[in-house]
Amino acid sequence: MIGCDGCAEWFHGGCVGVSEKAAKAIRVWFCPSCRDGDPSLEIKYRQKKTKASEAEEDGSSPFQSMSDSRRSAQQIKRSARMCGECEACLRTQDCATCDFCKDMKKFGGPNKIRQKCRLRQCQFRARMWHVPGVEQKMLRNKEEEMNRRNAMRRRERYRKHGGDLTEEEEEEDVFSESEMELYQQYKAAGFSDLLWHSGEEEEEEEESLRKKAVKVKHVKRREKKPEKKKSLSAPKEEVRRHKAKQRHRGRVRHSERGGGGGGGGGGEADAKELGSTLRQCLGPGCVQPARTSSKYCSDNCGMKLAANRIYEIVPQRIQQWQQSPCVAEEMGRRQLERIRKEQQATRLRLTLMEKRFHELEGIIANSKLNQVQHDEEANEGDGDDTDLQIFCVSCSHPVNPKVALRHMERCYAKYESQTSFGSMYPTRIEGATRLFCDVYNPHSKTYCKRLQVLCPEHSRDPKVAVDEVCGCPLVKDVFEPTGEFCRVSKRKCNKHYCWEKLRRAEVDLERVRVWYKLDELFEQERNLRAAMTNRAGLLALMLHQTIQHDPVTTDLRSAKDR
DNA sequence: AATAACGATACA
DNA sequence: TGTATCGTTATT
Repeated sequence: MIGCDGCAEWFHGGCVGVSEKAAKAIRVWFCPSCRDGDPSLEIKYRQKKTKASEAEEDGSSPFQSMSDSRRSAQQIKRSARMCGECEACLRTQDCATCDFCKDMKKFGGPNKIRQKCRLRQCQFRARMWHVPGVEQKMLRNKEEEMNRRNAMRRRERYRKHGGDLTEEEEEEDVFSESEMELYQQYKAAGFSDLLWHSGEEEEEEEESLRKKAVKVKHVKRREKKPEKKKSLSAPKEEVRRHKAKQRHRGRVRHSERGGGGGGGGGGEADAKELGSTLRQCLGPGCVQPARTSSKYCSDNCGMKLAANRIYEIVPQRIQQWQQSPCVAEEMGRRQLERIRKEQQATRLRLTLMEKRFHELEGIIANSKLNQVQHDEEANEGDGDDTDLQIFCVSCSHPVNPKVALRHMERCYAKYESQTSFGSMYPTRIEGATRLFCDVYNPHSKTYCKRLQVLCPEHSRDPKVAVDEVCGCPLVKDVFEPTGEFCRVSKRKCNKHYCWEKLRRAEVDLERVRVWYKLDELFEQERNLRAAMTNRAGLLALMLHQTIQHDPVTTDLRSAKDR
């Protein structure tokens, strides 16, 4: 598609006989209908690059960005983000110190942000990368001003030379494109003829331009809207309203006078008017003058008025509030009930788990009483699978299946103990025995949050005595205990390696879960209670009100829903 | 709303 | 194919 520089409409290249390649060489293009309307319109082409300008581009320093070299001496590229005229656009070197520069590969950065140097971000058109603290909108006005002045200068020359531009001017044509753009904006605003063809009455023209500046902004902001305003009265209306607004502002914010420019006269008179009037304190019955930048003569008066307000408003609001049943309150109550029930169930589960904990300790203690049975050990010993191998899940070493459990347990402990897993706070659960490791690490100022029974970082598995028995309760069909215990020597039993630890961990983990659940329920209850107590509080009543539009049907739910 | 991240694109 | 930088989206 190619855009007409006259009417700003877009045309399909194929339909107007402009190929993509041909379009590249075109700088200014007018559609057939525009050309029919005004035969003086001419399609202008980009000039070809000369050898001389190419030579000029060489010898760039590492600080010089690509676009600098791209930018030939006489022409700086204008784009959506570059006005091509401001200090930033003219700048050729990256500062190497701003965050964007530091991000660049050439300065050893990770190239994540990918934006050009802060100092080279266009003052007018860059997105939000401009130097902090400078208002973009004001800059936009400034740009418009700049464009306007440039356009004027150009028109002046245009008139002197008469007719078309001279060859020389075409060469150093820095402004032509900006002018073109401006022209389009004016055209879009419905002012095209005035601007380019008038030759007399400079002042009147300036005046009309000033008005247009406002309109241009207006159009710019809505450029996405397809339809264009055609009437001429509309922009004038806009200008008038704009001015009225400013006058109004000037009256209200008298303390901020002298801020933004472009306001026009009238401000001084306003100030005098204000200076002569002292305002009366708004305190109830008070006849003192108000303090400057306050509505009251004293804090006391302000408080009095506030109190009066409360007395005035709140009783009425309470009445309003009581007119309809509070659905939220009802739901809250039901929620609370549910939470209570869940809490009860969780507590029950907790006592159950504590019981399990003690049971397990009992079983473990009991199992220790057994004696090592030597003949069984012999049975364990055979099974000629020496060449079978499985791979450790942690270190991937091949190990014999008989010792695999033992190896993996140790291997895992080795790696696990190299990392820490902690929080800033020690565990404070009342009435719970042996849950978290909670060893303090002064280096990281954290408390270890692994289960104590399986924290390889802070506790070693106890050394096993020579005559100690394995003692793992034997089971039938996985779950059914047989009442028997494994009576192999603990050091030699590969089947039940660390069985106490794993069983304890199982129980402890479940206990932790129950505690978490309990904690969560407490939190829910707390939030719910807070919400319920805050409901219809003084502040809420002052701030909000419920209007009963239909006092007859207060509750739209059926009895069943409730 | 500001900022960070990142795919997309123009251009050499 | 690599660089510069844009526009959009995600994150803070």
